[in-house]
Amino acid sequence: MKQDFQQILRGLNLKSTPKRVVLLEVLDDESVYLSPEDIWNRMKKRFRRLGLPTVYRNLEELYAGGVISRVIHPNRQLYYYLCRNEEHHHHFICVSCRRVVDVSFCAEKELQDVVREGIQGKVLSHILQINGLCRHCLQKDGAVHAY
Amino acid sequence: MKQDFQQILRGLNLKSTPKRVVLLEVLDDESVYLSPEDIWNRMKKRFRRLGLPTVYRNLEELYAGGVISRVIHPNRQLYYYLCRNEEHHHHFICVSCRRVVDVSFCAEKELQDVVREGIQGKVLSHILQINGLCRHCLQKDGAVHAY
DNA sequence: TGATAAATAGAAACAGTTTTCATTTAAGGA
DNA sequence: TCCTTAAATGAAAACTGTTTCTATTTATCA
Repeated sequence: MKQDFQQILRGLNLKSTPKRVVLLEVLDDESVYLSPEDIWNRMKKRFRRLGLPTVYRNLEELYAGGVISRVIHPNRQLYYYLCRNEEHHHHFICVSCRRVVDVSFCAEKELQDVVREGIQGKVLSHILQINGLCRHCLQKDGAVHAY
Repeated sequence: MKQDFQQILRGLNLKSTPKRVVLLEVLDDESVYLSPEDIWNRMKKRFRRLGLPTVYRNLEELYAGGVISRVIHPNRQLYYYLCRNEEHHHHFICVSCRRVVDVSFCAEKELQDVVREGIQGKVLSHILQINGLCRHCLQKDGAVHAY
């Protein structure tokens, strides 16, 4: 586990520091999306001193390295971070409880076709994110948290 | 045309001010996405005094009213705004020249199915955005602008 | 034309993020 | 194990984009 994280960090040519390992642990523990500050707060329980810039720096590096993934807030220009990112997939995010569920559906091929044929352009990346209410929040209807 | 914009504004219970009309004109003139500041700069050519907050307020109102649409920058947490938003569709954006092309393809039905069956949740909205290179930028390869 | 509510400018506040730089720490070699 | 070096970090400050506040201006409608 911890071993695992060390290997991941080595793989990115990043030193295996306690803070990086804990950052990965924090993300791995959660099934909801977390803001940089959320992550900072959780990590601070484990370190006497921890700067927010450290969190930002590491999120950036780990995201760039493809180890973690992120979603964009449904109606604010903010990123939220998620646990590990295995292979290409998209996310259903519950706008009420922040839960994230991986979605295997991906229209990549169709998008490629549409762009190649209709626009004669080339796809570099795509964002597909589904915002909605998860099963649990649907049941306690009305009790939907603001987001 | 200008008449048209007035009607749109009335339809949203917004007063038809010169600045709102010019904002819509500016967006309508462009086939590229514009940041709030881009829009401000273009609008300033027409007004001696124009505050950036006015641009933000109006973008927000018009977006909320469904009159304009926006995209998220492919790798920064920033919104960019686009000309009018007719009916539901998605955008191909060229990361080099910022050109935007409407894409009619939409996997809405599939998404609904996946979420209903796989997650037992409900879709409220979805983001589908294709980032890539348009035909023109593909041709002048190598000359791709930073973004 | 006048009254009223909405819209605006300008300044300031704000939130989230990034930079800077001095200090600390991990990793690899003696 | 100790030393060296480059990388990582903390703290403060800077920065960027956005929003709030308040007094003034303006569109709308009677």
